[in-house]
Amino acid sequence: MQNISKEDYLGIIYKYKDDNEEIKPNLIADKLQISGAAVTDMLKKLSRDGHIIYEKYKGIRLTESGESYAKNMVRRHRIWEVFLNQILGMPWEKVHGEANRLEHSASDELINRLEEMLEYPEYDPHGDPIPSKEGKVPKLRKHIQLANLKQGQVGTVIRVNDFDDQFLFYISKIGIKLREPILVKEKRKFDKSLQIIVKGKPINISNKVAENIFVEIKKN
Amino acid sequence: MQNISKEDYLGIIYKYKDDNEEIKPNLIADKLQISGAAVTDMLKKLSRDGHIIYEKYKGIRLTESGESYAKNMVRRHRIWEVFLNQILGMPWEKVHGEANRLEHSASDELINRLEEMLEYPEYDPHGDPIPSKEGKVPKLRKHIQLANLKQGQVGTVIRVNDFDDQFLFYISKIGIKLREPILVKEKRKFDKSLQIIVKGKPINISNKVAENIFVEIKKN
DNA sequence: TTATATTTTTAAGCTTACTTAAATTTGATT
DNA sequence: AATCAAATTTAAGTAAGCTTAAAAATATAA
Repeated sequence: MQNISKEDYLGIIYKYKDDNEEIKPNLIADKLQISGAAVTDMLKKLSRDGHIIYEKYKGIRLTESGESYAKNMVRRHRIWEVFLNQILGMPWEKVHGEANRLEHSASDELINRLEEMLEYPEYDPHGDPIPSKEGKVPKLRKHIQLANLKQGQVGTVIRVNDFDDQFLFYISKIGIKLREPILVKEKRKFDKSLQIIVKGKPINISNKVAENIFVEIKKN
Repeated sequence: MQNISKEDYLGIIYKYKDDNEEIKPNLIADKLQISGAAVTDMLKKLSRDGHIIYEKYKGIRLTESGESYAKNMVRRHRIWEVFLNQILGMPWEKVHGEANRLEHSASDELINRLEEMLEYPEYDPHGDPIPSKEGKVPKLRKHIQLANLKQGQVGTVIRVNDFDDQFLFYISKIGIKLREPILVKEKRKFDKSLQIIVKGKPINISNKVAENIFVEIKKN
């Protein structure tokens, strides 16, 4: 019950490397709601322990050891999410926070049993891929931000960012979920907001919202 | 993710008060595998925070706040145990350690959902009662240590102490489980060991083993 | 009852993971 | 290229939860 913080750091580094955002200390500080100084501190320790390659003022890279550690954390997190959502019926916006705590406190054996019970899911409830025991990561189908669809195009939701509970609650309230088709009716240049059609109903969403929803394109 | 240690202390104090063993600092030190000094330290903090009444060299008593906190921890622990055992098929001897970690990291809401899924179990896999949300503790039927049965008497297992994984593994291997009838065939004065019949098979067990198995008496 | 053993507490110190404030480096803008 | 803002690091300090060693209180046993 010791490495909670380290596991959090590694998980974030891995996750945001995936998204091709650059991993800067500030990002970590922001996600974990701690000071930048604390991050510098921990980066030194992670480097000392061989989990990352780190040079002052330069970027952060996972070593092989760090990557497999981190990947396992992400795996744990996402398997818990599937369990909470599918078996216990916990809503989208609550799943992430709960899994954040659980991910540190199950044995690998328990995680494997859960995975088996869930019949080896490949994606979590937000559409993020679940690394296998062996570290294989299922591929995501080609997808783009909803914000990048052109007027008149239809996309099917493949993934949403779980960056904020209110965001998830909101989009779920307006009927957006995985596999849901969305038509972009109108795009407004002045504030980048868009009007979309979900389940036949027109809805206005901000650019920020549209940037965090990822869709597969259906040619029309 | 903060009060892990405090929660452990309170849980132990509550649990061993239940068994009517006296709660002494040493007991806690022993259960948590830490030094006596660490216990003194924490007892002061728990007292400062209003969870226990504590005077140096005197006993330890839970306050109302401490008791409800502790009871909730025991509740969490035991609900996880039922889940692990019944839903995931995890064996007796592994359940306790796993639950020890999980108990700290689920929201009350998740615990309640689990409880619902399990159809409000009253006892955990070792036969210990599970406090309800409201703090009610199911009564145990009258029971005595297997060691106290007289020669020729039959008892039905109602509870076993989960004090040691090897112990649990051992008794489970020789066929002892909840609701299993056991006949005491022979009691030996010189070392207090006994011969019992489980599922028709004669087995020799030590007094220590027999003290940690609790049975309901069947008159014969 | 007094000596001895055991338990508990105190004292001093350590590590982890944080904080704030100040110093330094980097990057962005003109 | 110089300036300024933002990001990062250093420095100093804190709280939690441990440790070991020594002191004090309590329990046991002759």
